[in-house]
Amino acid sequence: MTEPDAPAKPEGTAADLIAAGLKLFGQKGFAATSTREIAAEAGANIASIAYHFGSKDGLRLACGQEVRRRLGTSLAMALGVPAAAPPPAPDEAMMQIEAAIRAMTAFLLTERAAEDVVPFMLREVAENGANLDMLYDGMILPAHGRFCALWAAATGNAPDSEHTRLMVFSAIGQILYFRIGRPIVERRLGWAEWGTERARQTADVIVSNVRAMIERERRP
Amino acid sequence: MTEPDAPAKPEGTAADLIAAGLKLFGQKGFAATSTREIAAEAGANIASIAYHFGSKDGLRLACGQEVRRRLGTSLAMALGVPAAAPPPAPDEAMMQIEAAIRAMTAFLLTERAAEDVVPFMLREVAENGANLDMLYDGMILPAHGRFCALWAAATGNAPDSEHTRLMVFSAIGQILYFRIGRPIVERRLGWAEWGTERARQTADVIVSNVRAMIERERRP
DNA sequence: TGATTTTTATCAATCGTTTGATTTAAGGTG
DNA sequence: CACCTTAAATCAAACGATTGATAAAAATCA
Repeated sequence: MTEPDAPAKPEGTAADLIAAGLKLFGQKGFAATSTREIAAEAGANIASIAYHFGSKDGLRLACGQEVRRRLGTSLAMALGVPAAAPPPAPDEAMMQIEAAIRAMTAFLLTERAAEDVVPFMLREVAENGANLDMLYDGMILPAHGRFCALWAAATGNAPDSEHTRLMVFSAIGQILYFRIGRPIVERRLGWAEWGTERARQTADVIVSNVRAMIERERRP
Repeated sequence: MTEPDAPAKPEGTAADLIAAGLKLFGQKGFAATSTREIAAEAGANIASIAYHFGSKDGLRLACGQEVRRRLGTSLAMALGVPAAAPPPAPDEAMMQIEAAIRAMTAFLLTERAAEDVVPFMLREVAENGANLDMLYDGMILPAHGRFCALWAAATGNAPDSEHTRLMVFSAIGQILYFRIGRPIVERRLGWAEWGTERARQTADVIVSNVRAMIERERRP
């Protein structure tokens, strides 16, 4: 059973076009990428874009669905799929948060599946268009809600308070910035590439910070 | 006396074109913005772009210089201009860090001067081109170095260590994410706009987090 | 066969840039 | 003062190239 907003996974030429669009839209931006480039990258004909997706914009939306497909499953893996029914004990929640941070950091900085998806996603956030609406409702909101529940279990705070939501954004922001600002971080640290070791080193810092944040929240 | 890489501040039509480029490049992206749009926004003729800047790309570089001009001064104000010669005492350093965080958060989230500059800057980071090279050397690196010095003074750690640099990125990342991911944060919190009160509330959270991070660093 | 997919060829629209003429202001010369 | 020269700046118009999209033909598959 699939969700209503999640069409079947494309195959063949359609899948090739989505992969090409994801890569090129992310690298150069939507407007800067021509349909001819996309077709060449996918090894397909220019007109196949219109045939399979209606238009260049249709391909963009299909790429958004693909992002939801790839990132959504990774996020669900990192955060524990459907929000485990009984709220865990504080220490157990802290362990789950730590594991989630490590998984997300490793995924964003080293995983090959994130390579094309993340830049595409960043551009969609900046553009704030239809794709972001879909990705927020279908991916970001559930993940953030799940993280807030873990945070509340770890700190004893209310899971729906403004404060908790801001704290979770602060925690996640640390992870995301290392990916968003990667060109800057690489310059400052002299890191030409990341590899698992440096990703772990980065995650260590973030986990330590989040521990300090949570421990401070515990004693009012 | 001006720096070698800092040409005189443009005036008249050139300044209008830069302002229009900053606004439209940031809003829609470089490739998606036509020279005709820019000229219309600036109230100038299309050919004036080639006349004043050589090409559309030349205008892009000039916009980068303008970003350095505007953000550079704000950053210098927030971080204390040339790195005060004697390293401050730990508590004094913590105060300066807190003040810098509050100033940067307020600037990024509420200041009118940041409205056009920040989106432009984000796109340049994603593009990782010539403008980012210039902005890193002329703005980001000095600011990050100054922040590392304050961090070292507050924690007792070495200012040039990898660990300190990572920690400073984590601290700054919290601030920047609230601006980068603003469309997402606004959805999650139901905030349609920011205003000084909500910017202060956000800064409170970040300051509290950074305090916890620094205090944990102090006792090994 | 009929349905689906791919290809070829072409369309009008828009792109960044260039052109040559025009305007504006300042300085020089008698 | 009037007149001319020079340079900077702006303008409308047009350039060739490229854009996304389309329609019809060809090919593929069930």
